[in-house]
Amino acid sequence: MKSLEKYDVARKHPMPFVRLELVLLSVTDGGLQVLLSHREEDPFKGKWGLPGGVLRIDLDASLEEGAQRVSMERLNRPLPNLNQVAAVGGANRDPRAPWAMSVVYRSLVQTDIETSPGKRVQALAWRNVIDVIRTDDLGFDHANLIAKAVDATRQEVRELRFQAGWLPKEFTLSELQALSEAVLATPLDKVTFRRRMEVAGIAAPLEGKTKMIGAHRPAQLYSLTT
Amino acid sequence: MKSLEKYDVARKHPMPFVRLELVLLSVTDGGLQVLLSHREEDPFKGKWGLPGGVLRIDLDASLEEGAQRVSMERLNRPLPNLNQVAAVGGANRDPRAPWAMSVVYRSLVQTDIETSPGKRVQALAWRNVIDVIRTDDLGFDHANLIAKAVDATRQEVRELRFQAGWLPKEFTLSELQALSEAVLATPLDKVTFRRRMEVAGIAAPLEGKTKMIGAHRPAQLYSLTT
DNA sequence: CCAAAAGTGTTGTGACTACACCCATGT
DNA sequence: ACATGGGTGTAGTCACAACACTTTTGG
Repeated sequence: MKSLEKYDVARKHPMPFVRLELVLLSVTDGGLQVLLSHREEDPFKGKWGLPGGVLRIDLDASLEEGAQRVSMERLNRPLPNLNQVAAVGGANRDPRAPWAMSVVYRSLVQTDIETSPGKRVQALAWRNVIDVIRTDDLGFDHANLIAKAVDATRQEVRELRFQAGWLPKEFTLSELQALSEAVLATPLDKVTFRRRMEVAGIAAPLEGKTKMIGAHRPAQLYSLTT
Repeated sequence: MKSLEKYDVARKHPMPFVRLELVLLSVTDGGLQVLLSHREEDPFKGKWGLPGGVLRIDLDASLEEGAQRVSMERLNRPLPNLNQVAAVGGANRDPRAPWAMSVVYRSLVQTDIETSPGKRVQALAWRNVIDVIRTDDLGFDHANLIAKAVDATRQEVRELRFQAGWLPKEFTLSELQALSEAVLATPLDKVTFRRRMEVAGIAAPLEGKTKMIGAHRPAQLYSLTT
């Protein structure tokens, strides 16, 4: 390779084993959930862990694209939003290599979009994040990574920085508030939430469009103004 | 190596060229400054860039320790505080390797601690961050990385999350406010700043200890309550 | 006494909370 | 009519900004 003829520094030192891990979060009736993958191989065989895969410099043009590829391979779906959580790395972090690092991404998705086990994945399951973090029975440092991803997501929700893909294109303010409450695991005041949304100007009502839910007054539909 | 006998996945794929970059920030009369290193070699020879170095899995037990080692090698000093900014990576990011990633750390330090050019560093210079970001004449994506580091630091200052090493062990509230104003590049109200400090309870007055500055009333000295 | 920085008190404003209340729909 | 969730109005609280003011030192 031409670049390697010119510079030899890249060959002088052994490089670490680099993986990409995904923290998929979703809101259900049971609150905020995280998607876990059952480990069929050592290390931590039999335990649950984050879906992830090896960075492939022959396939991935960037870390983000690598994360999308891993999502396609493991979960058979792309991710509508992707945010980096952190990079962690050290010796003896992963028995498969003397020195391993992981770049971790998070994505809050809608549960109704199906996620099916892909290559080398036997089973996937949504589990309540609070349970998962409290009873840390996961492999590696994954519980810690999930906690970081949840914190970052909560910070965004607190600041009303809602991302595309978190909800359907058209949604009601009540749905958005319910999502926020589930993510934050705390109730929010309706008046305050609506006024904050209004001044923030991040969602616009869709004139004439309403959503009927039950035997109730129909709700105004909104969409994100990007 | 035993782990490689057991698992071959770590050998199956080529791994990226991994570097560590440092964003050292400091406050002087001229405002918030960033430490830049003059590049004596290609790529970007003659330009300025962030000090950094190659991750050495034979020397570094973790990414953080690697960042400290790079700091010792390039700047002849350890860093009193260290926060990860992000990991960036992709093909064609660095001509020295077909696929390069960097893990970026930031540290806000006191300028009076000396920083001397180390191994393969000819010159170091503090430059005003606003200038550096506006007139992006740096190599790689370093201006963007600096902007991210500054944003994160500002967020911490806004939330009064002051770290050890940002100031001397004993400091006055005026000094802390001046630091905050320099980082945020905006004036702060004295009363508000002091009251927020009081309710936050992150600094305690050192009984009987004051600091004389000029022909003025002496100022109460504080220290961080960790 | 004066200049200058340290430190305090006071008042207005704006964002949030709590709670009461009206609106629109299916049964 | 009424139950239920959508949507609004209002008053109290709290954090902060603005600004005036007092305190303490060296000269």
